[in-house]
Amino acid sequence: MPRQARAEATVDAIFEATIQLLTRAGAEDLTTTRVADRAGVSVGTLYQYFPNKQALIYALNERYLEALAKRIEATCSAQAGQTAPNMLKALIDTYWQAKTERPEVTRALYRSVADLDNSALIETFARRVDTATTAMFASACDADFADLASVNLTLVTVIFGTVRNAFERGLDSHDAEKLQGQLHLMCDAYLKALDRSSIAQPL
Amino acid sequence: MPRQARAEATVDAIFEATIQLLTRAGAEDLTTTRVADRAGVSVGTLYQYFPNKQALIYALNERYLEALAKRIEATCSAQAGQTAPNMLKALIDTYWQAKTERPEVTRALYRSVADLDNSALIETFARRVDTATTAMFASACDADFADLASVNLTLVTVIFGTVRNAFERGLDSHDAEKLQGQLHLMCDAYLKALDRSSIAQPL
DNA sequence: TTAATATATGAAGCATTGTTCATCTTTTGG
DNA sequence: CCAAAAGATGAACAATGCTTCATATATTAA
Repeated sequence: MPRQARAEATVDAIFEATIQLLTRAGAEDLTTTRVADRAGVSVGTLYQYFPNKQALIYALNERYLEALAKRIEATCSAQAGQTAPNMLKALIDTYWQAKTERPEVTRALYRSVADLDNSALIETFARRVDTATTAMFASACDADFADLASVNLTLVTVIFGTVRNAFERGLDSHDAEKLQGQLHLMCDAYLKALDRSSIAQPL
Repeated sequence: MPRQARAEATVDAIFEATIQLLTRAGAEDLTTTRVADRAGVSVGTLYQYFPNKQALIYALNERYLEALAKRIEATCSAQAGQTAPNMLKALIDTYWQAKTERPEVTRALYRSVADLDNSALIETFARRVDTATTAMFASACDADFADLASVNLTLVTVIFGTVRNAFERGLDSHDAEKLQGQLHLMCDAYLKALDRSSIAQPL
């Protein structure tokens, strides 16, 4: 762990270099030496902060998921007490934005996890998100969900999954916007359907 | 390309061995020598049919997506003329089943694509699926979609994305079933919402 | 039967890359 | 100002793994 200021700068440079190389991707793949070069440090320095290459990639993804979780939590607490449709809109927009504002980075990270056991990361992230979104939905001023856990799981999985799939298909911005609008519509329709069924009672 | 019967058997064995190793995953990663060993042939033989390691993985995914596309196309043509809700149910069930009947294989393939430019594969697959599902939805006996392309894109992306995300989160079978049911509900609600809006006119 | 073709072999070459360590420089605290 | 700790260096090592090729075996067709 870094103690001095320059050490922290070094670690940041290494992370940045890793993302850059991961983004430039193409033929040349990620190499500890290449990462160090691009970061302007020597390989030895890299190994002063990361025991091995895997640890570097792991830490990178940990960082990213930490930031993403924070954003989602912020959105959720900001929406406390709002109407359910507003919450949905906020959640969809936040996630969509986070994944598409820097597409190459998102893509690079998706690929980097491949040779990594990231189940622990995913689980931690999922738990944080579930906690935040569940609390948000529970506070909705216009709905009272009989099976909150089920509704939450459904919405989160559908929204996150849809965004990822849209991403993977490489939709152009026109189709992407259209899809985003339809996703809003769909989630709202789902809520209304719940209202009308015996599963949920409106207040 | 294989000309004699034994050659075909060899290629099959190589594919099978690749999947086995990819599944066993864990620490030891995919090696041309290991693949050949497990397939009961020599490395040289492997290189008689695949110019390099990438080509092997590419071909494996091509095979898988080909089979998956066929299944979806079969479902779509079987549902021609049916009601839209029935179509949705069939499409969801088919995809869900295809992805979960052999989870390790699905997981292995998801990971194997990482070091591969599979955009061409994905695009081909997407086009085939879109053609099939669009034709199916167009034939629905109980709906006439004003913007068929949009509805189709939405449904396919949401369904496929949700399944993948559910997979990645490693839901237990209980949650998975629950989610599948809610996905049905959600897609149906979406269709009904379209009916009521000016976007689509019921027959 | 035999020549031509197809298929299979696997040791060896070659390149790449993850990792170490002895050494050097910089910073810190007293 | 100086010793001790922190940080940085990069050539060298070791291992691994992709790929080739000269050779051998099996199949086919005439």
